[in-house]
Amino acid sequence: MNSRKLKILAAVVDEYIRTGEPVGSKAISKLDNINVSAATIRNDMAALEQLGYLEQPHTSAGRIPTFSGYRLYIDELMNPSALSDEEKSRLDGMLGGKDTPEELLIQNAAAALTEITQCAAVVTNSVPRFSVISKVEVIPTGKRLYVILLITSNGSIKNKACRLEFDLNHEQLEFFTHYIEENLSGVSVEELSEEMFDKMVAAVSAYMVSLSPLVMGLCELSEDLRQQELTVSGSEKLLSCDELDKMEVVKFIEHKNGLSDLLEETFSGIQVKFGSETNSFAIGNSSLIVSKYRKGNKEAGSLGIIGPMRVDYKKIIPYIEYLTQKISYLMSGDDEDIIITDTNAEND
Amino acid sequence: MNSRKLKILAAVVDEYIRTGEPVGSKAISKLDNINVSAATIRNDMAALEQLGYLEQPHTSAGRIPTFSGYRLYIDELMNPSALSDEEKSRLDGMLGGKDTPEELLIQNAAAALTEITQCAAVVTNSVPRFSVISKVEVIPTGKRLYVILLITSNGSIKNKACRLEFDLNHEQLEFFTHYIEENLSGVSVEELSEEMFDKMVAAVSAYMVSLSPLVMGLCELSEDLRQQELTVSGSEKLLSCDELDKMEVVKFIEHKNGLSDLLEETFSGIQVKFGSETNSFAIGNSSLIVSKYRKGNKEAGSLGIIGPMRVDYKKIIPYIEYLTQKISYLMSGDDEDIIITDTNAEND
DNA sequence: TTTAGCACTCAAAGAGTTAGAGTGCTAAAT
DNA sequence: ATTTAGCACTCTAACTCTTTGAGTGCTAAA
Repeated sequence: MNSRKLKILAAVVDEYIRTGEPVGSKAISKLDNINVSAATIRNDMAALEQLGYLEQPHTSAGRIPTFSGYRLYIDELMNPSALSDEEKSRLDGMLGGKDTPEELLIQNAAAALTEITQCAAVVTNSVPRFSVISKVEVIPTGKRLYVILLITSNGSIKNKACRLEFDLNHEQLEFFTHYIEENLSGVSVEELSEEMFDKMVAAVSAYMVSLSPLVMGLCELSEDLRQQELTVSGSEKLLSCDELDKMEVVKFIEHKNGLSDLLEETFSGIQVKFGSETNSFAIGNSSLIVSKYRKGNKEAGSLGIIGPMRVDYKKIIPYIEYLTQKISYLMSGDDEDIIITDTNAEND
Repeated sequence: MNSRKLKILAAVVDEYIRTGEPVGSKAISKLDNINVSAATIRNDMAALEQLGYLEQPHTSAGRIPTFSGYRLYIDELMNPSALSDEEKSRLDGMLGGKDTPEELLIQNAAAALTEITQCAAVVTNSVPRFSVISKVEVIPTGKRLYVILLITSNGSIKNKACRLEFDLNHEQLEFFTHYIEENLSGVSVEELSEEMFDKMVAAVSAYMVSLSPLVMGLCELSEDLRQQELTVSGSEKLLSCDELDKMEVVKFIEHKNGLSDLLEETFSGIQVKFGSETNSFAIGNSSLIVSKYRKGNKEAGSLGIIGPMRVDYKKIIPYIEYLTQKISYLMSGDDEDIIITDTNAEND
């Protein structure tokens, strides 16, 4: 495995990414940085195929990269094109500044990625692990009907309506509000557990049995809180990718199962996962490129794209890297309190 | 246009729905309930073609129904197969009972329809036209940070966080809460307008300029409220329908524009619309079958399917009818006030 | 009015051909 | 010991030609 072979592998991957067609020896030999004949390249390509980096769709066709080929290319071979100052300032413009609310920052990043890469953008909105409950409210809204509201330090707002057996009088409501305020305020989202709520149900029932639905409601809300929020935007772009199976894409759009976990288990730095290699998001021939951003010194979420395996890694990876860095920088502002911007809940 | 011709038309449509192939005179003549020769049928078919109910893909092929052919079949000719008791209880099982939350009921209905018909299911979640604002709250949650909460009589809960320039003191908060309570409580969702909020901004600003973000927030929430909630599930099924143009299906999945309006303008009872005939959802050769369900005596939403024009109307229509009836029944409980069940809002 | 018979039409499927891109191998050149 | 030119070979994609058979419309008899 000499350096010329690696160079040829890189060239094949580059060409394949550029054209989408299997790449032949002749095409490679014509490239500027390759100075050997087609025959030599043919020999090397045969060797690369032997090693499992390339494959042929059929005998008389050119070569395309295998998974390992892509992997090697991404890890070692490609040389990412550094962002020009214009590109950087374009991204800066799309992203927003220090005063842009965090959620919007993430949304903007997603929009920028969709726009620039023409792929679907994936963002996770803050890993909730580090946030604490900052407010709990119980609001009477109708006959035996109460809306409970849970707000966390990182800005999540969850609400839920609960119907009780009886209406609460002022004193009872007061009692309950105090009790949960006492028990939940300042508790970190990670600490919340079903056992904890079970204890609360017990304690509250001692005072008044019919309060338990409210606690159960809180318990459900807390489960929602613990779920990472994942947004995929621009997923329609994937439908116009002919190398992706439309069926699989639509299924993915409808239920983005598993992706969240997949992102959770990601390390820091740029990560590339191939759809066909994971069972969590199984769009064949697709590729997920993500990186984590930080808030202060804590991982706060990830952001990246899903596209065909044949995406322009060279170009896209620097974009994602720049965005995560910038976001990390923007989020690590002076303010330590919540920056909330926009939230909705619908229910019938 | 004698009754034999109608019988033949019905038979052609039935056969075409069953097989998906153009139907020839011979195939019809073999059917049990047809006792004339192929030649006779040929003559009648030619006549039906003349009348615009049938057409030939090409000279030497059988006949397929035209739009008018389908229309006549659906309106007059087909005889829907009544649901067996097993089918009914199967549906009941999939749907849920009196204690199933409304939102889940609708979701279940959609899931059942996708499962049974192998088509995409369309459901709208409560036509908001009839609901009124039942509660408005402003909750301080952090430094200059307030969460506003809007609850309607049909159970929608919307919330949003707003950051103000200054913190409000108790008196100011009191004033604002009273003011909006006064102005919004009991107002029907339909009446809410931007002008109305503009006036409120003006009035409130007279008291304290920096309150206006809160009013703007309310305005945004009210816009969300006015949007009908439309869900299309199982749309991947449409991609495996070869009579539908994949491209058009994909476009439809991307933006389900117009469908909402189309459903809005539907009358009561089963409605069948052909994709190619409407410009709002323009999947050629597709068919939309919907019916409205009611809550108490008000229309509360619609539910149905989108499939190829060649769907088994005979079988599917009774299913949709049964589901809407059952849902209407389940939703028209004793309670007249809100039944809210589950609601979340997430935000950072 | 209905039916049998028959000539006619046309799409779909299969067979055969061609063109071209790309390969692997061999033998000569460096 | 590599590298290269040359060449025979392979395989797909596109095209044409032929065949097949389902289905028709028309005519004349029942």
